[in-house]
Amino acid sequence: MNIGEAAKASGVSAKMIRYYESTGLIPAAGRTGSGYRVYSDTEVQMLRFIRRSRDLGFPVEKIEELLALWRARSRQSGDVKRLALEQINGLERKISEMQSMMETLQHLADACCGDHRPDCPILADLGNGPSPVNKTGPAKKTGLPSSGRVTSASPRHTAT
Amino acid sequence: MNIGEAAKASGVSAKMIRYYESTGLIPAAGRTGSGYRVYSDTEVQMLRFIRRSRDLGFPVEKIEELLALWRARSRQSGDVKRLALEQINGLERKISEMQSMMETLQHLADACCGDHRPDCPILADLGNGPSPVNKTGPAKKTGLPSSGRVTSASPRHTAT
DNA sequence: CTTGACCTTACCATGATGGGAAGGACTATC
DNA sequence: GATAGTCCTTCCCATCATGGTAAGGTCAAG
Repeated sequence: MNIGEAAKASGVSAKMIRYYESTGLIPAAGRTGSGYRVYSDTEVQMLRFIRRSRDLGFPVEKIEELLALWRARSRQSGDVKRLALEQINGLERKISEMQSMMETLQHLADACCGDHRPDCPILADLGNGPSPVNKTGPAKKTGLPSSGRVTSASPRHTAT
Repeated sequence: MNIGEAAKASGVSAKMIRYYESTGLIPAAGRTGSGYRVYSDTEVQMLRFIRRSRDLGFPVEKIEELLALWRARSRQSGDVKRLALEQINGLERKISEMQSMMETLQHLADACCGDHRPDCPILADLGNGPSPVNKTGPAKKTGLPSSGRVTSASPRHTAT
């Protein structure tokens, strides 16, 4: 099977298959005499594993761990479950952050008459809203893509 | 006010202020004789507007529109409300996608005994899960950051 | 043998952000 | 006034997962 067929069969684009190989997420595929990559059913299954994991929102970093467990004969299901629960937690956090954004926006939108007049509580809030607090300095992490993906599989900036 | 003070006052990092200037989101700041950028209260308010908008998950692209409306004396609050509602819709979509990921993971985790044994329904699902369908080819948009951001304000890869 | 579909590598772009280097400017202390 | 330390400037690099494109080689069908 060449890379195009493996891509179709796994749902991972040829581009990404090469990328995963280059980053070491998957081992280098075999080659034909002329340099074409060759894939076995086992490798396609691994690619499908990766795609499915990405669909569930796992960062590639975690997929590396999942793959290791998948391959390990001596694995303990508890390790896998832990990764899954971590991922669930991460998703929960992101969801609640987005929900609070949504609520704020909903309040603002409710307060806005939304007609031809220029007075707008939404703009007023954006201009005067909560003070900066920290952010600039010690501000740590956590921020959302704004528009970004989120859908399911491969895509990039959904809303963007 | 120089850039550092403006950063503290607005909650937008000096780095990002320069970046916003370079992309044209905000007009070029005035300069002192020696080249330091100078900011007025009005400009700081604009920066705060931007930060607040980012906190609510607006992509910079949309913030450009919001800023234009903010400045326009002839604006109609309906236009602003429309942007807010669009943003709410986008957030809703992302949230429901993440929720379905979460549900799937929860089902899998529930089915996994999570002990020392190697048998794991999570790995089994990842390896055999739903077929690729399309994805590789015509697959269009919408995909989530995996781990990435999503939190609240500026940050990047939260989970990463 | 030509055509077209596919493969190869290599490089560039994305979006919003941080990091760092190299050098100039300002401020406070000695 | 010199020196130290903090701030500013610009420029370049990295991120993360993905797509695009370009230039060239390969293969299979006609």
